[in-house]
Amino acid sequence: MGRPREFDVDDALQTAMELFWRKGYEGTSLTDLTEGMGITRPSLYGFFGNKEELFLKALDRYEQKQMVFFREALEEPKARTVAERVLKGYADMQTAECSPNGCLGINGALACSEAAAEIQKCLIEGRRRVEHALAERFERAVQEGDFPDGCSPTDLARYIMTVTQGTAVQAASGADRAALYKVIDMALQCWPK
Amino acid sequence: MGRPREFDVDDALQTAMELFWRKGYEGTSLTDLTEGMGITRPSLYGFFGNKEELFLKALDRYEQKQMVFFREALEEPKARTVAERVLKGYADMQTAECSPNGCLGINGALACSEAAAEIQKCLIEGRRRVEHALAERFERAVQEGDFPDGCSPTDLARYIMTVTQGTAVQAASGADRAALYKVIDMALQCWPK
DNA sequence: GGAATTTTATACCGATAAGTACAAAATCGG
DNA sequence: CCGATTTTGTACTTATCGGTATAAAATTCC
Repeated sequence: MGRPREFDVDDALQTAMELFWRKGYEGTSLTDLTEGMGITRPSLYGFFGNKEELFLKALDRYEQKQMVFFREALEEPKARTVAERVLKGYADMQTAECSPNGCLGINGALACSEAAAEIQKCLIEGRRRVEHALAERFERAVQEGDFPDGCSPTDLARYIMTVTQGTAVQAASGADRAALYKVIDMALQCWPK
Repeated sequence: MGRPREFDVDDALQTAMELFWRKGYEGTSLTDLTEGMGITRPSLYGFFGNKEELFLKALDRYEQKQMVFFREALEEPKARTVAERVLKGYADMQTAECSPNGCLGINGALACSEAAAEIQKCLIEGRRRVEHALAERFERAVQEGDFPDGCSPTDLARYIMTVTQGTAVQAASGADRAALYKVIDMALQCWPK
């Protein structure tokens, strides 16, 4: 019933996600969004709420669609392979040709005005959650005797996440996948034998 | 001659630097700047040019004052100590209590609108210059027989910079110095013996 | 005590930001 | 064909953005 929608909600959200990913939350204007998504302002507000809600929906999509590799990586049987797949999976995503460089979870709002403080908080919380999930996976590895002696799972998880965040900055600066892979190979050499 | 200035140019620039550092280029408004610096808008334009020029002056100050540790680190006799001092020096700066968390060179404009593209370019170039300086120092180490065999100086420099950029994201997210030091200790374990 | 000079304060500019009111357009069930 | 419903297009609102015109205030030289 009613006039039929003239755009695809999923496509529009995908475009919004890519815009926020490339330009950050504050760097993306409603005009950028409506022009990119091919919809009018009232449609945007009607279907996605305000700018902040749209960003959170875009972030949710990012976690659902782009972060699949992370959940898959956690299922690897060996902790060392988990780490490698997490690092390379992030590098792949950060340098994929079909999407913006870097990481939405960092590009979105690393430093910002008070107006975006809530978004910034959500992104920090998101990164914390990812790090925590990796730490829990490593704790499981400890139980399974699949973890280097004298090494803290939480510390190693933070180290891995720090490297991925570093590669996110590198990717946002134009580094290509091969360069990130070399970094990752070096990062993994510190894995205690 | 003329009416005497009622503010200290150096103090004002310091404040501007800290504001940009904490809120990024686009997240810092002229009102933030004038209120923080304690000067009026015409004074800001008269002494520092427009917002973009002010940012570049603040960035210059950052490189002169905050990055002293980097130039000192390069003078260490052993490459491995250079790397350690670079990593720890960055971590110290990113978590100093008297200044914003993270790094101006990254917080300033990692992702932004087209309006800030020039600033973004300058920051990317700055990071590239730092990485290049470190790579050159490592190349010198190769000449001096002070570098692990089969290890590329440029690759290792990029690895070290990637870790510092990762710690910058961690610091901007609230990580404390002790946490970053643990990360750095792990990062340095990959240094080939 | 002026004249010249520099900094200050006030008040403004056009452009753009996010967000909305409202009616025309396009569908549905009857 | 007609009312009910939903989406669209246009035009608007208020607030803030970066930037500036202008004149008063405070100094030095003469």
